[in-house]
Amino acid sequence: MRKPPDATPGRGSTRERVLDVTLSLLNRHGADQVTTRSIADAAGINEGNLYYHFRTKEALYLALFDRFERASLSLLETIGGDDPSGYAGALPAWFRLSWSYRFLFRDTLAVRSAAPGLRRGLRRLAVRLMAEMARVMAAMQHAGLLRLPDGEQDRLVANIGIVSCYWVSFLTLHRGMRALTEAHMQWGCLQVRSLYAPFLTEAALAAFDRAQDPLVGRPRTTLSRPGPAAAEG
Amino acid sequence: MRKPPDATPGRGSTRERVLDVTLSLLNRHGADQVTTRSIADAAGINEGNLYYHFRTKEALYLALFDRFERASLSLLETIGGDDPSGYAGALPAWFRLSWSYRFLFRDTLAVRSAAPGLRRGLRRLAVRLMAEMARVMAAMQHAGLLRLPDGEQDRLVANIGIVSCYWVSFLTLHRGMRALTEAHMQWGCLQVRSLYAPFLTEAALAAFDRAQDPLVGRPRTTLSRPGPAAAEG
DNA sequence: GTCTATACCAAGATAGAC
DNA sequence: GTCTATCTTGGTATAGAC
Repeated sequence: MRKPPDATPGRGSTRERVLDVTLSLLNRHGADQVTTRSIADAAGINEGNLYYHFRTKEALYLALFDRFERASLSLLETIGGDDPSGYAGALPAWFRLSWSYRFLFRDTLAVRSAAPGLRRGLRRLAVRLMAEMARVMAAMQHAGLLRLPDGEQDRLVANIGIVSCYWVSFLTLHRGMRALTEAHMQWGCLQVRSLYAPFLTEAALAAFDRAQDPLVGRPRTTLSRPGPAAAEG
Repeated sequence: MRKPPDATPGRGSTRERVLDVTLSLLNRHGADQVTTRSIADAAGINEGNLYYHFRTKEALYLALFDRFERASLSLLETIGGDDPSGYAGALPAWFRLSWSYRFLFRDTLAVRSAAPGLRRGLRRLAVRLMAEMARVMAAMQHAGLLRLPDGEQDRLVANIGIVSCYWVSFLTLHRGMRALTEAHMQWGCLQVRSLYAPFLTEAALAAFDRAQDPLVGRPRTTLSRPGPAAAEG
Protein backbone atom coordinates (compact mmCIF):
# COMPACT_ATOMS: atom_id res chain seq x y z
CA MET A 1 0.00 0.00 0.00
CA ARG A 2 1.84 3.05 -1.27
CA LYS A 3 1.16 6.44 0.14
CA PRO A 4 -1.01 8.39 -2.29
CA PRO A 5 0.30 11.79 -3.44
CA ASP A 6 -1.04 14.48 -1.16
CA ALA A 7 -2.14 18.03 -1.81
CA THR A 8 0.37 19.20 0.79
CA PRO A 9 3.04 16.59 0.38
CA GLY A 10 5.22 15.87 3.37
CA ARG A 11 3.17 17.93 5.75
CA GLY A 12 1.58 15.71 8.35
CA SER A 13 0.39 12.98 6.05
CA THR A 14 2.24 10.16 7.80
CA ARG A 15 1.44 11.60 11.18
CA GLU A 16 -2.27 11.79 10.41
CA ARG A 17 -2.27 8.32 8.94
CA VAL A 18 -0.66 6.96 12.10
CA LEU A 19 -3.34 8.61 14.20
CA ASP A 20 -6.16 7.19 12.08
CA VAL A 21 -4.64 3.74 12.16
CA THR A 22 -4.07 3.88 15.90
CA LEU A 23 -7.66 4.92 16.56
CA SER A 24 -8.90 2.06 14.44
CA LEU A 25 -6.68 -0.47 16.20
CA LEU A 26 -7.62 0.76 19.65
CA ASN A 27 -11.32 0.59 18.90
CA ARG A 28 -11.12 -2.81 17.29
CA HIS A 29 -8.66 -4.69 19.48
CA GLY A 30 -8.63 -2.87 22.79
CA ALA A 31 -6.03 -0.63 24.35
CA ASP A 32 -4.30 -3.55 26.05
CA GLN A 33 -3.66 -5.34 22.76
CA VAL A 34 -2.27 -2.46 20.74
CA THR A 35 1.53 -2.26 20.82
CA THR A 36 3.75 0.28 19.11
CA ARG A 37 4.82 -2.58 16.90
CA SER A 38 1.26 -3.30 15.78
CA ILE A 39 0.67 0.38 15.11
CA ALA A 40 3.77 0.72 12.96
CA ASP A 41 2.87 -2.45 11.05
CA ALA A 42 -0.68 -1.31 10.40
CA ALA A 43 0.55 2.11 9.28
CA GLY A 44 3.03 0.47 6.94
CA ILE A 45 6.04 2.13 8.56
CA ASN A 46 8.85 1.07 10.83
CA GLU A 47 8.73 1.27 14.60
CA GLY A 48 11.68 3.63 14.62
CA ASN A 49 9.86 5.92 12.25
CA LEU A 50 6.79 5.84 14.45
CA TYR A 51 8.90 7.16 17.30
CA TYR A 52 10.08 9.96 15.06
CA HIS A 53 6.51 11.24 14.75
CA PHE A 54 5.42 10.46 18.29
CA ARG A 55 8.21 10.45 20.82
CA THR A 56 6.23 8.31 23.25
CA LYS A 57 3.21 6.09 23.09
CA GLU A 58 1.55 8.49 25.46
CA ALA A 59 1.82 11.25 22.84
CA LEU A 60 -0.36 9.15 20.56
CA TYR A 61 -3.05 8.92 23.19
CA LEU A 62 -2.82 12.62 23.90
CA ALA A 63 -3.27 13.49 20.23
CA LEU A 64 -6.29 11.20 19.89
CA PHE A 65 -7.84 12.57 23.04
CA ASP A 66 -7.37 16.08 21.76
CA ARG A 67 -9.30 15.19 18.63
CA PHE A 68 -12.12 13.71 20.67
CA GLU A 69 -12.27 16.57 23.12
CA ARG A 70 -12.67 19.20 20.40
CA ALA A 71 -15.31 17.19 18.57
CA SER A 72 -17.37 16.32 21.63
CA LEU A 73 -17.41 19.82 23.06
CA SER A 74 -18.33 21.45 19.78
CA LEU A 75 -21.13 18.91 19.38
CA LEU A 76 -22.70 19.31 22.79
CA GLU A 77 -22.46 23.06 22.79
CA THR A 78 -24.76 23.28 19.80
CA ILE A 79 -27.63 21.53 21.60
CA GLY A 80 -30.24 23.66 23.31
CA GLY A 81 -32.88 26.31 22.81
CA ASP A 82 -36.66 26.27 22.87
CA ASP A 83 -37.17 24.74 19.46
CA PRO A 84 -37.96 21.04 19.88
CA SER A 85 -36.48 20.19 16.49
CA GLY A 86 -33.09 21.25 17.79
CA TYR A 87 -32.99 18.21 20.03
CA ALA A 88 -33.90 15.71 17.37
CA GLY A 89 -30.83 13.85 16.27
CA ALA A 90 -28.67 15.10 19.12
CA LEU A 91 -28.55 11.75 20.86
CA PRO A 92 -27.63 9.74 17.75
CA ALA A 93 -24.98 12.31 16.88
CA TRP A 94 -23.46 11.97 20.32
CA PHE A 95 -23.59 8.19 20.18
CA ARG A 96 -21.99 8.23 16.75
CA LEU A 97 -19.09 10.32 18.02
CA SER A 98 -18.51 8.35 21.21
CA TRP A 99 -18.75 5.24 19.09
CA SER A 100 -15.82 6.30 16.93
CA TYR A 101 -13.70 6.87 20.05
CA ARG A 102 -15.17 4.01 21.99
CA PHE A 103 -11.81 2.78 23.28
CA LEU A 104 -11.76 5.83 25.56
CA PHE A 105 -14.89 4.61 27.35
CA ARG A 106 -14.36 0.90 27.15
CA ASP A 107 -10.63 0.69 27.99
CA THR A 108 -10.38 3.51 30.49
CA LEU A 109 -8.09 1.66 32.84
CA ALA A 110 -5.61 0.69 30.14
CA VAL A 111 -5.66 4.20 28.70
CA ARG A 112 -4.96 5.73 32.07
CA SER A 113 -2.05 3.41 32.71
CA ALA A 114 -0.57 3.88 29.24
CA ALA A 115 -1.04 7.65 29.37
CA PRO A 116 -1.00 8.89 32.96
CA GLY A 117 -0.86 12.44 31.66
CA LEU A 118 -4.36 11.97 30.35
CA ARG A 119 -6.00 11.43 33.72
CA ARG A 120 -6.62 15.07 34.44
CA GLY A 121 -7.87 15.70 30.93
CA LEU A 122 -10.18 12.71 30.95
CA ARG A 123 -11.68 13.71 34.22
CA ARG A 124 -11.99 17.36 33.25
CA LEU A 125 -13.77 16.43 30.04
CA ALA A 126 -16.08 14.00 31.84
CA VAL A 127 -17.09 16.71 34.29
CA ARG A 128 -17.56 19.16 31.45
CA LEU A 129 -19.69 16.79 29.41
CA MET A 130 -21.89 16.00 32.38
CA ALA A 131 -22.37 19.70 32.94
CA GLU A 132 -23.39 20.11 29.31
CA MET A 133 -25.84 17.25 29.66
CA ALA A 134 -27.32 18.88 32.74
CA ARG A 135 -27.63 22.13 30.80
CA VAL A 136 -29.45 20.34 27.97
CA MET A 137 -31.84 18.75 30.47
CA ALA A 138 -32.55 22.14 32.00
CA ALA A 139 -33.10 23.63 28.56
CA MET A 140 -35.54 20.86 27.68
CA GLN A 141 -37.46 21.54 30.87
CA HIS A 142 -37.48 25.25 30.08
CA ALA A 143 -38.79 24.46 26.61
CA GLY A 144 -41.61 22.45 28.15
CA LEU A 145 -40.41 19.19 26.68
CA LEU A 146 -39.45 17.56 29.94
CA ARG A 147 -40.98 17.56 33.42
CA LEU A 148 -38.80 16.11 36.15
CA PRO A 149 -39.75 15.43 39.77
CA ASP A 150 -37.92 17.51 42.30
CA GLY A 151 -34.30 16.46 42.71
CA GLU A 152 -34.53 13.94 39.91
CA GLN A 153 -32.43 15.84 37.38
CA ASP A 154 -29.05 15.01 38.89
CA ARG A 155 -29.83 11.34 39.04
CA LEU A 156 -31.21 11.31 35.52
CA VAL A 157 -28.14 13.07 34.17
CA ALA A 158 -25.86 10.62 35.94
CA ASN A 159 -27.79 7.63 34.63
CA ILE A 160 -27.75 9.00 31.10
CA GLY A 161 -24.01 9.54 31.41
CA ILE A 162 -23.43 6.03 32.70
CA VAL A 163 -25.53 4.28 30.08
CA SER A 164 -24.12 6.29 27.18
CA CYS A 165 -20.53 5.83 28.36
CA TYR A 166 -20.71 2.14 29.25
CA TRP A 167 -23.11 0.79 26.68
CA VAL A 168 -20.20 -0.50 24.64
CA SER A 169 -18.52 -2.09 27.64
CA PHE A 170 -21.76 -3.71 28.65
CA LEU A 171 -22.24 -5.25 25.23
CA THR A 172 -18.67 -6.50 25.16
CA LEU A 173 -18.94 -8.18 28.53
CA HIS A 174 -22.46 -9.43 28.11
CA ARG A 175 -22.35 -10.65 24.55
CA GLY A 176 -18.67 -11.45 24.22
CA MET A 177 -18.61 -9.65 20.92
CA ARG A 178 -15.65 -9.18 18.64
CA ALA A 179 -17.19 -6.62 16.33
CA LEU A 180 -19.77 -4.04 17.22
CA THR A 181 -22.07 -2.74 14.55
CA GLU A 182 -23.99 0.41 13.87
CA ALA A 183 -27.08 -1.46 15.02
CA HIS A 184 -25.69 -1.72 18.54
CA MET A 185 -25.24 2.02 18.60
CA GLN A 186 -28.88 2.57 17.67
CA TRP A 187 -29.88 0.09 20.31
CA GLY A 188 -27.89 2.15 22.78
CA CYS A 189 -29.79 5.28 21.77
CA LEU A 190 -33.03 3.50 22.58
CA GLN A 191 -31.62 2.49 25.96
CA VAL A 192 -30.82 6.08 26.79
CA ARG A 193 -34.12 7.29 25.44
CA SER A 194 -35.96 4.96 27.81
CA LEU A 195 -34.23 6.72 30.70
CA TYR A 196 -35.88 10.06 30.08
CA ALA A 197 -38.97 8.82 28.25
CA PRO A 198 -41.10 8.63 31.42
CA PHE A 199 -40.57 12.35 31.90
CA LEU A 200 -41.31 13.62 28.39
CA THR A 201 -44.32 15.91 28.18
CA GLU A 202 -47.17 15.40 25.76
CA ALA A 203 -45.91 18.43 23.87
CA ALA A 204 -42.51 16.81 23.47
CA LEU A 205 -43.96 13.52 22.29
CA ALA A 206 -46.05 15.34 19.71
CA ALA A 207 -43.16 17.50 18.54
CA PHE A 208 -40.68 14.65 18.35
CA ASP A 209 -43.24 12.52 16.58
CA ARG A 210 -43.09 14.96 13.70
CA ALA A 211 -39.31 14.86 13.60
CA GLN A 212 -37.58 12.61 11.12
CA ASP A 213 -35.42 10.66 13.52
CA PRO A 214 -37.37 7.89 15.18
CA LEU A 215 -34.76 7.53 17.90
CA VAL A 216 -35.76 10.77 19.51
CA GLY A 217 -39.48 10.59 18.99
CA ARG A 218 -42.15 8.20 20.13
CA PRO A 219 -41.06 4.63 19.47
CA ARG A 220 -42.60 3.25 16.27
CA THR A 221 -43.85 -0.28 16.19
CA THR A 222 -41.99 -0.69 12.92
CA LEU A 223 -38.71 0.15 14.59
CA SER A 224 -37.68 -3.01 16.33
CA ARG A 225 -34.73 -3.18 18.67
CA PRO A 226 -31.90 -5.22 17.19
CA GLY A 227 -32.03 -8.46 19.09
CA PRO A 228 -29.36 -10.87 20.32
CA ALA A 229 -29.27 -12.54 16.90
CA ALA A 230 -27.65 -9.46 15.42
CA ALA A 231 -25.41 -9.02 18.45
CA GLU A 232 -23.46 -12.22 18.28
CA GLY A 233 -20.16 -11.92 16.42
CA MET B 1 3.13 -9.68 60.53
CA ARG B 2 3.30 -13.32 61.62
CA LYS B 3 0.70 -15.83 60.61
CA PRO B 4 -1.61 -16.45 63.58
CA PRO B 5 -2.07 -20.07 64.71
CA ASP B 6 -5.04 -21.59 62.91
CA ALA B 7 -7.68 -24.08 63.98
CA THR B 8 -6.66 -26.28 61.07
CA PRO B 9 -2.98 -25.51 60.82
CA GLY B 10 -1.41 -25.88 57.42
CA ARG B 11 -4.67 -26.51 55.59
CA GLY B 12 -5.38 -23.67 53.24
CA SER B 13 -4.51 -20.82 55.54
CA THR B 14 -1.81 -19.33 53.33
CA ARG B 15 -3.84 -19.99 50.23
CA GLU B 16 -6.90 -18.26 51.65
CA ARG B 17 -4.83 -15.36 52.90
CA VAL B 18 -3.34 -14.91 49.44
CA LEU B 19 -6.81 -14.84 47.94
CA ASP B 20 -8.03 -12.25 50.44
CA VAL B 21 -4.98 -10.09 49.91
CA THR B 22 -5.25 -10.34 46.13
CA LEU B 23 -8.90 -9.33 46.17
CA SER B 24 -8.06 -6.35 48.31
CA LEU B 25 -5.21 -5.26 46.06
CA LEU B 26 -7.25 -5.65 42.90
CA ASN B 27 -10.12 -3.61 44.29
CA ARG B 28 -7.87 -0.90 45.65
CA HIS B 29 -5.24 -0.48 42.96
CA GLY B 30 -6.77 -1.90 39.80
CA ALA B 31 -6.03 -5.09 37.92
CA ASP B 32 -3.35 -3.42 35.80
CA GLN B 33 -1.32 -2.39 38.84
CA VAL B 34 -1.31 -5.66 40.73
CA THR B 35 1.73 -7.82 39.99
CA THR B 36 2.58 -11.23 41.39
CA ARG B 37 5.35 -9.44 43.22
CA SER B 38 2.97 -7.02 44.91
CA ILE B 39 0.66 -9.87 45.89
CA ALA B 40 3.47 -11.86 47.47
CA ASP B 41 4.70 -8.79 49.33
CA ALA B 42 1.26 -7.94 50.65
CA ALA B 43 0.69 -11.53 51.73
CA GLY B 44 4.03 -11.54 53.53
CA ILE B 45 5.40 -14.42 51.50
CA ASN B 46 7.88 -14.87 48.69
CA GLU B 47 7.01 -14.84 45.03
CA GLY B 48 8.23 -18.41 44.62
CA ASN B 49 5.94 -19.49 47.41
CA LEU B 50 3.03 -17.74 45.76
CA TYR B 51 3.60 -19.83 42.67
CA TYR B 52 3.51 -22.93 44.83
CA HIS B 53 -0.08 -22.17 45.83
CA PHE B 54 -1.20 -20.80 42.49
CA ARG B 55 0.68 -22.15 39.51
CA THR B 56 -0.28 -19.18 37.36
CA LYS B 57 -1.62 -15.72 37.93
CA GLU B 58 -4.69 -16.76 36.03
CA ALA B 59 -5.43 -19.39 38.69
CA LEU B 60 -5.73 -16.55 41.20
CA TYR B 61 -8.34 -14.82 39.08
CA LEU B 62 -10.21 -18.06 38.53
CA ALA B 63 -10.38 -18.74 42.26
CA LEU B 64 -11.64 -15.23 42.99
CA PHE B 65 -14.22 -15.44 40.24
CA ASP B 66 -15.43 -18.74 41.60
CA ARG B 67 -16.01 -17.10 44.96
CA PHE B 68 -17.97 -14.28 43.37
CA GLU B 69 -20.01 -16.53 41.14
CA ARG B 70 -21.23 -18.67 44.03
CA ALA B 71 -22.06 -15.67 46.17
CA SER B 72 -23.88 -13.71 43.49
CA LEU B 73 -25.99 -16.60 42.26
CA SER B 74 -27.01 -17.66 45.74
CA LEU B 75 -27.95 -14.05 46.49
CA LEU B 76 -30.09 -13.42 43.43
CA GLU B 77 -31.83 -16.76 43.59
CA THR B 78 -33.33 -15.89 46.96
CA ILE B 79 -35.12 -12.83 45.61
CA GLY B 80 -38.72 -13.16 44.48
CA GLY B 81 -42.22 -14.10 45.57
CA ASP B 82 -45.38 -12.13 46.19
CA ASP B 83 -44.39 -10.71 49.54
CA PRO B 84 -43.21 -7.10 49.08
CA SER B 85 -40.93 -7.32 52.12
CA GLY B 86 -38.89 -9.96 50.30
CA TYR B 87 -37.61 -7.30 47.94
CA ALA B 88 -36.59 -4.83 50.60
CA GLY B 89 -32.86 -4.88 51.02
CA ALA B 90 -32.20 -6.92 47.90
CA LEU B 91 -30.67 -4.04 46.02
CA PRO B 92 -28.31 -2.96 48.82
CA ALA B 93 -27.26 -6.57 49.30
CA TRP B 94 -26.42 -6.90 45.63
CA PHE B 95 -24.52 -3.63 45.64
CA ARG B 96 -22.60 -4.68 48.71
CA LEU B 97 -21.52 -7.89 47.03
CA SER B 98 -20.57 -6.35 43.70
CA TRP B 99 -18.77 -3.69 45.67
CA SER B 100 -16.50 -6.24 47.33
CA TYR B 101 -15.59 -7.67 43.92
CA ARG B 102 -15.65 -4.37 42.11
CA PHE B 103 -12.44 -5.02 40.16
CA LEU B 104 -14.40 -7.53 38.09
CA PHE B 105 -16.67 -4.78 36.81
CA ARG B 106 -14.25 -1.91 36.72
CA ASP B 107 -11.20 -3.64 35.22
CA THR B 108 -12.91 -6.05 32.87
CA LEU B 109 -10.43 -5.55 30.06
CA ALA B 110 -7.39 -6.17 32.23
CA VAL B 111 -9.02 -9.18 33.85
CA ARG B 112 -9.83 -10.70 30.49
CA SER B 113 -6.32 -10.23 29.23
CA ALA B 114 -4.70 -11.55 32.42
CA ALA B 115 -7.07 -14.50 32.57
CA PRO B 116 -8.33 -15.42 29.11
CA GLY B 117 -9.82 -18.58 30.55
CA LEU B 118 -12.29 -16.41 32.43
CA ARG B 119 -13.97 -14.93 29.37
CA ARG B 120 -16.51 -17.68 28.96
CA GLY B 121 -17.26 -17.72 32.68
CA LEU B 122 -17.63 -13.97 32.90
CA ARG B 123 -19.99 -13.88 30.00
CA ARG B 124 -21.98 -16.87 31.20
CA LEU B 125 -22.39 -15.30 34.62
CA ALA B 126 -23.39 -11.94 33.12
CA VAL B 127 -26.08 -13.60 31.03
CA ARG B 128 -27.24 -15.58 34.03
CA LEU B 129 -27.41 -12.54 36.29
CA MET B 130 -29.37 -10.57 33.71
CA ALA B 131 -31.79 -13.45 33.44
CA GLU B 132 -32.21 -13.43 37.21
CA MET B 133 -32.84 -9.70 37.15
CA ALA B 134 -35.46 -10.18 34.46
CA ARG B 135 -37.06 -12.87 36.58
CA VAL B 136 -37.15 -10.55 39.59
CA MET B 137 -38.77 -7.81 37.50
CA ALA B 138 -41.39 -10.25 36.27
CA ALA B 139 -42.03 -11.41 39.82
CA MET B 140 -42.46 -7.83 40.97
CA GLN B 141 -44.98 -7.25 38.20
CA HIS B 142 -46.80 -10.43 39.16
CA ALA B 143 -46.87 -9.25 42.77
CA GLY B 144 -48.45 -5.99 41.65
CA LEU B 145 -45.47 -3.90 42.72
CA LEU B 146 -44.38 -2.85 39.27
CA ARG B 147 -46.27 -1.89 36.14
CA LEU B 148 -44.16 -1.64 33.00
CA PRO B 149 -45.23 -0.39 29.56
CA ASP B 150 -45.25 -3.00 26.86
CA GLY B 151 -41.74 -3.95 25.75
CA GLU B 152 -40.12 -1.85 28.43
CA GLN B 153 -38.91 -4.68 30.64
CA ASP B 154 -35.92 -5.66 28.53
CA ARG B 155 -34.68 -2.10 28.35
CA LEU B 156 -35.19 -1.55 32.05
CA VAL B 157 -33.33 -4.72 32.93
CA ALA B 158 -30.45 -3.73 30.67
CA ASN B 159 -30.27 -0.25 32.16
CA ILE B 160 -30.34 -1.61 35.69
CA GLY B 161 -27.57 -4.01 34.77
CA ILE B 162 -25.47 -1.25 33.25
CA VAL B 163 -25.85 1.20 36.11
CA SER B 164 -25.24 -1.40 38.81
CA CYS B 165 -22.19 -2.80 37.00
CA TYR B 166 -20.57 0.47 36.02
CA TRP B 167 -21.42 2.79 38.86
CA VAL B 168 -17.98 2.27 40.33
CA SER B 169 -16.24 2.86 37.01
CA PHE B 170 -18.24 6.00 36.49
CA LEU B 171 -17.27 7.40 39.86
CA THR B 172 -13.61 6.59 39.29
CA LEU B 173 -13.50 8.31 35.92
CA HIS B 174 -15.74 11.17 36.84
CA ARG B 175 -14.46 11.96 40.28
CA GLY B 176 -10.92 10.70 40.01
CA MET B 177 -11.28 8.92 43.29
CA ARG B 178 -8.66 6.91 45.11
CA ALA B 179 -10.89 5.43 47.75
CA LEU B 180 -14.56 4.59 47.47
CA THR B 181 -16.71 4.61 50.54
CA GLU B 182 -19.89 2.95 51.69
CA ALA B 183 -21.64 6.23 50.91
CA HIS B 184 -20.90 5.86 47.21
CA MET B 185 -22.51 2.46 47.24
CA GLN B 186 -25.67 3.84 48.79
CA TRP B 187 -25.64 6.60 46.25
CA GLY B 188 -25.45 3.89 43.57
CA CYS B 189 -28.50 2.19 45.04
CA LEU B 190 -30.41 5.43 44.71
CA GLN B 191 -29.30 5.72 41.09
CA VAL B 192 -30.64 2.27 40.31
CA ARG B 193 -33.79 2.91 42.26
CA SER B 194 -34.53 5.97 40.15
CA LEU B 195 -34.49 3.70 37.09
CA TYR B 196 -37.50 1.69 38.15
CA ALA B 197 -39.11 4.26 40.43
CA PRO B 198 -41.36 5.68 37.66
CA PHE B 199 -42.94 2.27 37.29
CA LEU B 200 -43.60 1.39 40.92
CA THR B 201 -47.27 0.98 41.78
CA GLU B 202 -48.96 2.78 44.65
CA ALA B 203 -49.15 -0.55 46.43
CA ALA B 204 -45.39 -0.96 46.14
CA LEU B 205 -44.71 2.54 47.40
CA ALA B 206 -46.93 1.94 50.40
CA ALA B 207 -45.42 -1.47 51.14
CA PHE B 208 -41.84 -0.34 50.75
CA ASP B 209 -42.56 2.68 52.86
CA ARG B 210 -43.18 0.37 55.79
CA ALA B 211 -39.94 -1.51 55.20
CA GLN B 212 -36.88 -0.64 57.21
CA ASP B 213 -34.51 0.03 54.37
CA PRO B 214 -35.03 3.51 52.97
CA LEU B 215 -33.16 2.62 49.79
CA VAL B 216 -35.92 0.42 48.53
CA GLY B 217 -38.86 2.45 49.65
CA ARG B 218 -40.04 5.96 48.96
CA PRO B 219 -37.13 8.36 49.25
CA ARG B 220 -37.02 10.17 52.59
CA THR B 221 -36.16 13.83 52.73
CA THR B 222 -33.82 13.04 55.59
CA LEU B 223 -31.78 10.72 53.42
CA SER B 224 -29.59 12.99 51.38
CA ARG B 225 -27.46 11.85 48.52
CA PRO B 226 -23.74 12.06 49.35
CA GLY B 227 -22.45 14.98 47.34
CA PRO B 228 -19.17 15.66 45.59
CA ALA B 229 -17.65 16.82 48.85
CA ALA B 230 -17.70 13.28 50.17
CA ALA B 231 -16.58 11.86 46.86
CA GLU B 232 -13.20 13.50 46.57
CA GLY B 233 -10.33 11.39 47.89
C1' DG C 1 11.73 11.00 7.11
C1' DT C 2 12.73 6.42 7.16
C1' DC C 3 15.23 2.50 8.20
C1' DT C 4 18.14 -1.41 11.17
C1' DA C 5 19.75 -2.84 15.28
C1' DT C 6 19.74 -2.89 19.96
C1' DA C 7 19.28 -1.33 24.83
C1' DC C 8 16.35 -1.52 28.68
C1' DC C 9 12.99 -2.96 31.83
C1' DA C 10 9.16 -5.05 34.13
C1' DA C 11 6.42 -8.89 34.77
C1' DG C 12 5.29 -13.87 34.77
C1' DA C 13 7.20 -18.07 35.69
C1' DT C 14 10.73 -22.03 36.95
C1' DA C 15 14.65 -24.74 39.37
C1' DG C 16 16.27 -26.40 43.14
C1' DA C 17 18.08 -25.81 48.01
C1' DC C 18 16.31 -25.81 52.69
C1' DG D 1 5.74 -25.01 52.46
C1' DT D 2 8.95 -21.63 51.95
C1' DC D 3 12.91 -19.52 50.29
C1' DT D 4 16.84 -17.55 46.72
C1' DA D 5 18.27 -17.08 42.30
C1' DT D 6 17.45 -17.07 37.60
C1' DC D 7 15.18 -17.53 33.06
C1' DT D 8 12.05 -15.79 29.44
C1' DT D 9 9.21 -12.86 27.06
C1' DG D 10 7.46 -8.94 25.12
C1' DG D 11 6.87 -4.23 24.99
C1' DT D 12 8.76 0.75 25.11
C1' DA D 13 12.25 3.43 23.62
C1' DT D 14 17.04 5.02 21.67
C1' DA D 15 21.31 5.32 18.53
C1' DG D 16 22.83 6.07 14.45
C1' DA D 17 23.18 4.91 9.37
C1' DC D 18 20.90 6.08 4.99
